[in-house]
Amino acid sequence: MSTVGLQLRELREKAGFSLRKAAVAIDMDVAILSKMERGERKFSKETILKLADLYKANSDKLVIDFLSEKVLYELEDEEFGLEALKVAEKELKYKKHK
Amino acid sequence: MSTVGLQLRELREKAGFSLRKAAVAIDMDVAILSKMERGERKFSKETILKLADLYKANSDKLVIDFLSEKVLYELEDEEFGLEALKVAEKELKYKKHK
DNA sequence: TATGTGTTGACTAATTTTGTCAAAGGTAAT
DNA sequence: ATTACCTTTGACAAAATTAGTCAACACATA
Repeated sequence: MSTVGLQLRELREKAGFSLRKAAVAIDMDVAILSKMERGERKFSKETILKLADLYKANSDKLVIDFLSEKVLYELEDEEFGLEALKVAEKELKYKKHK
Repeated sequence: MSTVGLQLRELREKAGFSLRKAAVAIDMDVAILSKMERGERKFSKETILKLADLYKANSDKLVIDFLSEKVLYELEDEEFGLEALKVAEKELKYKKHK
């Protein structure tokens, strides 16, 4: 299951939006939002930002978890996943302070 | 530029294969291999394994770099890329010793 | 019944990825 | 200057993935 989906579902409920209302508010199909919240379809970053905004929630953690899920998806069942992450991290750090 | 591409090009030359010969040997179009080595097209893991085998080279580092590149590609220009990697790493470690 | 909730599946459209091919331009042999 | 290689390029089509649309379903409540 998607933690981003679960988080956004919780946020939605706390903010008092029905699935339909939320979907309409960000101009998207209800079916898709339903599927996204349950991890049956992938979120786009744009959707996440729109929803966070709608629910008046901070989006940082959502985006981080979103990206993390994307990365883990690429690495699923890879023997060297962890090693790859470490190389990527090193690379990214290097790029950053440059 | 792709380090996997560069690595595989070096390996190929050291192994004495022309681009054509290598491509034929693994049953792929020369044009594509040329582009892959120069990072213009993405490798598939299968291609990497086939080539490493052909060149009698160890594939571990190649695969790790390949995955790392894929991950970095997903994260390019992301403000929270590093944070996402850390979350992913933690998650992966957890999954592993389970 | 009527209204609101979320879910499902079938279908199409759009986008991205992958594969095929022909031609170009380079180098070297001689 | 022709032959025989080599690598690169770009145009195009095919295939696969992802995204969007829509109608209907099941459930609950008023």
